[in-house]
Amino acid sequence: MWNGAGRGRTGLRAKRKELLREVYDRLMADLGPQKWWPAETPFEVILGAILTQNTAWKNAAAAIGNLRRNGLLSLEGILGLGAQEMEALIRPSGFYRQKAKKVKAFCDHVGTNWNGSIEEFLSRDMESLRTELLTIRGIGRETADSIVLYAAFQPSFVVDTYTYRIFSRHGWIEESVSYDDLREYFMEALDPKVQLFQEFHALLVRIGHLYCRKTAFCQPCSLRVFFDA
DNA sequence: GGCCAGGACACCA
DNA sequence: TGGTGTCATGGC
Repeated sequence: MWNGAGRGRTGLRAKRKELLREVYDRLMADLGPQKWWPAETPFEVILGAILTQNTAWKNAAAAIGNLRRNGLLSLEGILGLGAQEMEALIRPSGFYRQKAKKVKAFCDHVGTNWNGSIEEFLSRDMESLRTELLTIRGIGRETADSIVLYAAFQPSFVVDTYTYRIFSRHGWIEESVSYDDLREYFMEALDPKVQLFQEFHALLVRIGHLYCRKTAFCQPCSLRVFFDA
């Protein structure tokens, strides 16, 4: 699956652990703590996770700002909105018609199955929460893991485009690796600590923003640049 | 004007 | 199971 698969499993895990520790330490030394996620409540984290899908955070933040200014940053507020009103408010986030349906689907789910309680919905074991999130239309693996990690504070590693891009460009994983395999790659090697998972993911996104664009000087990405320095 | 951004899903072979 | 098209605004 990933490179180095010929080694013994124990040795491979130790090697991976060593690599991830080195990457994390260097990123942290270079960039410092990122202190994600920029949201005030778990519900806001969830909205952000949906609205930022394939979208720059700034645009998602603009949509959340619209909801906040109208006093609609709550399950009840969202459920009381018509489809067109919702679309107009979240328009800056892009894909606004689809995202309006996704946000509504999530709120409907919690309203129907959890009596509208976000707190109760989030308060249980990690796998149960993750599995249920994945049954909701519009919530895929990355969004589910973001919600588990940043809203429920459970250690589910979030794999995103930058994680994949950086690790495949360094030859640490195969390009064909799946989301779940890459998630397992991290979760087998790292201590299951929420803060560690949050910071690692945030640092990878940060370094991605800074140096790992698809164009220009991104190959090799800056991670390799400062590794070689 | 073109490329890209903190994806998910339907559809097809 | 894997590849491809679609959704769409805003910044650079």
